[in-house]
Amino acid sequence: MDLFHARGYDAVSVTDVTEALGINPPSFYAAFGSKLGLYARVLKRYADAGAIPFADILRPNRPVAECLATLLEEAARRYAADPAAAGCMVVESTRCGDADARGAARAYNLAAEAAIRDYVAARHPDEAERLTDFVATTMFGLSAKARGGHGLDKLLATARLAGSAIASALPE
Amino acid sequence: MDLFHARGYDAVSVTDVTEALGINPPSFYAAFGSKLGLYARVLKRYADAGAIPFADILRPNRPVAECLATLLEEAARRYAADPAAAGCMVVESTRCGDADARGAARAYNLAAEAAIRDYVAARHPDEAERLTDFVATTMFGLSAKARGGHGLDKLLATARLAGSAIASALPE
DNA sequence: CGTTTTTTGTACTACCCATTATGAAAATCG
DNA sequence: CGATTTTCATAATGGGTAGTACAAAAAACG
Repeated sequence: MDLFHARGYDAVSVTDVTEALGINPPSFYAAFGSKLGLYARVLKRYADAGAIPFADILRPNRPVAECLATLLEEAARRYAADPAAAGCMVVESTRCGDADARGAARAYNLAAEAAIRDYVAARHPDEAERLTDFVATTMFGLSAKARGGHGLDKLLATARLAGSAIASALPE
Repeated sequence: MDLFHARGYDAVSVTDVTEALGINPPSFYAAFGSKLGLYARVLKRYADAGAIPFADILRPNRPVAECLATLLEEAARRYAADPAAAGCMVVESTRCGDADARGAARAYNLAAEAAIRDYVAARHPDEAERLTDFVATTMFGLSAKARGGHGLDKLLATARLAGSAIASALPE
């Protein structure tokens, strides 16, 4: 998982994985079936444990704008947490070269966006689409910039500025 | 150029180029030296002609916030203009697998960000860093989303929302 | 028209990739 | 202890990559 997060699906070869794990190719294929098979498991594990806890952040009893801003700040924090594996593994993988891996990542990404959209729609139905697109776009940008070298301070400043746009679009 | 813009440096093989041009590998290498050599020329051509005209948009006689918002809207328009080659070629190439091609793209990207930073700093020096990061991050997000399928309408709505954040951060 | 130079096509090299066939070692079981 | 099964390491297979060697055809030139 660390390997894939750090370098992306395309740049990690099966040889890289077998060497990191201290096993040989046949053992790898016996255990995971294929490179894609391992990646599916890695994505699942990441979504379950390493990714942003949407449910904890998107609270029904707090202002929507506040929670969305918190979401972006949390994204900034997580994307910058490990400089060797910057950005969001799911977001980054939605643009990888392998069609199957890309599709798997997109499924997780779509689910996350749906969660945001549903959360906003519950109280601001006619703003759900626009705000979801904005938040998602900002998260893509944050992940890309994290990968490009932006540290926590820069990411956080950007996230907060984006959060202010949400606040002004969603007067409580 | 269309090939590289549509599929990215990594996904375009020399064979793809030679077939598209109707030439053979030796002619290709005689003309361009290497895949990277061609790409350097393509990037230059793109920056000179196909990319966003920063100088035309960042006007010293108009409000900074207004021009930055226009910049983001123009980005949205260009990134969505050709669905087969969505996003910004420079931005997308800053995350490609080949280190040299990535470095070349990053140089253009850094120059663009420097232009934004200098423009903002002339009138709002203590906001230049933060706003440049925000604009650049948003552009990365817009490019990624364009590539992911967002059309002009969605991109434009996101760009305008981001623009509103700039306006409120930069009271004239 | 003949020679020389330039262009071009075929075929190849060397390498890296994901994946698997084969045979040896090790562990389990009777 | 011996037979069977499972595990594992080496080495290969087929396909894709960027980049070239070489020879044939075409063009330029005297």
